[in-house]
Amino acid sequence: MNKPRILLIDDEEKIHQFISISLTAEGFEYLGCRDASSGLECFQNDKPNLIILDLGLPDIDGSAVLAMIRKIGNIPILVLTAREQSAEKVKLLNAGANDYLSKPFEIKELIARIKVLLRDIQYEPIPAELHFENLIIRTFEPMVFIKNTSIHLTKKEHQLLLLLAINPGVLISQKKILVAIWGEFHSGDSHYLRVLITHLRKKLKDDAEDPIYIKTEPGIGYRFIC
Amino acid sequence: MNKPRILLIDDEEKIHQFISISLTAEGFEYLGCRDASSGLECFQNDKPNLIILDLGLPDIDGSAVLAMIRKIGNIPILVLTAREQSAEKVKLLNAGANDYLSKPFEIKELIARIKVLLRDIQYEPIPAELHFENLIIRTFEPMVFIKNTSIHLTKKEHQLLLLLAINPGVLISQKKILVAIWGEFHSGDSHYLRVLITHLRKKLKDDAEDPIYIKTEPGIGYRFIC
DNA sequence: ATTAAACGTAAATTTAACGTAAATTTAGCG
DNA sequence: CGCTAAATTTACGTTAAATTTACGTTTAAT
Repeated sequence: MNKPRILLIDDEEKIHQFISISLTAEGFEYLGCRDASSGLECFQNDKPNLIILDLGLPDIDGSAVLAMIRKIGNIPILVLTAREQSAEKVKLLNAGANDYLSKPFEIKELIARIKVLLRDIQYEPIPAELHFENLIIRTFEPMVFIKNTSIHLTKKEHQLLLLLAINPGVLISQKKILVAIWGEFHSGDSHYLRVLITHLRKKLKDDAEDPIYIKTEPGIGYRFIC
Repeated sequence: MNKPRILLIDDEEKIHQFISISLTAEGFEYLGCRDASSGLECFQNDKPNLIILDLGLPDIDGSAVLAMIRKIGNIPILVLTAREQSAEKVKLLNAGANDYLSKPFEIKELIARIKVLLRDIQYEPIPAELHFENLIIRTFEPMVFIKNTSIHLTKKEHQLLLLLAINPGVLISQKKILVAIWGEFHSGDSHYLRVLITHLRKKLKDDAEDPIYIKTEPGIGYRFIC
């Protein structure tokens, strides 16, 4: 496997210095950002395998960043916090953090926690393109190719297709899809999804009755068939 | 999905009391052991989905227990520790713990961490497929295979078959089945079940008179024979 | 032998879920 | 601001699943 890429979003230069050294020493690839907006950009462009996020950022509130990242993908996030309030911690974990460390912390503990997260979640980097028989799906931009003709997708259509196509043959539940794309789930929201599926199928020229790409599993979810 | 089962191994009765209350309130099933040896036994027999392990056990050293559990399976383990040494924590995480909490801790934080672990690791107590002579039953989706031809089941048919097939040879009472599938039970509801059994048998090409898969035990219930 | 209780199954009915078109609202951009 | 594309909401026809009804068959007890 490639070196896991780890993105540190923190405004303290000292933290960057000593974390980057330890990370590279441990065989990780280090990426660094000093504020939330460039951190989000880096997340989109460089596809890190894990994010270390400081909550006390200058531009955007850390928990907002957390929510934004969670909306896009399920990358493991380790939060650094100065506060030692237990209620705060609970909020963080519920908001989507996978773990946290209070400053000051020991670098060894940070490394250990990173390893645990990478081990448990078995995060695998996603290739730039997914190739299937007649279909190519770009993962960085909402575009697909069918027999070499390009088709533009909307952001949501793209997210949906990726979610399904990354797990070819696997049945993905409606709930999972709703959470992945809309961030939350209220029972009865599945009509959003039905419409989105229709739009996507239309663009892919897929027939719901006799699908080549997206198969409905009634009462449960959808499945990408290849 | 079934309630996640959580095993607490700790020698303090008070801890058991207030953790068990919170766990059940949060929809988990609580299992409790007071020492390491019975904890290990419970782990083997009851297949919990997560273990909360206190390090200060009377009989065996906690980290030895940790290692033993790790040897058998990759169930998430949350360690409780009185010590606050960072070096100790690192050792724990490297030894196979997925997370830890120092006593005293807030119960809310414990619950939050449990949820994160269960969410991330997506621990599946049941294997993805149950294999029998000529029959393969998918557990995540309503599909079975008989001699490599796939057969689609409805949700209820699938639930019923799983309930029976997870306990091969065991007689399951009608009442148990009704409760498991419909959530409640009113005497005289068994005709629902008879119809469902018929549907299922038809799809499995099973003959009620001379069954290969589902045997009727008149007056009591049904039994999966393999 | 007759009867009652329990079962199996076919068919009818009701309910839930899906797919799609069209209308409306929201968001991004010059 | 005004335009365009995207996202959401509404509405409705269609299909599949679940439930209900009805009835014939087996089994075991009187």
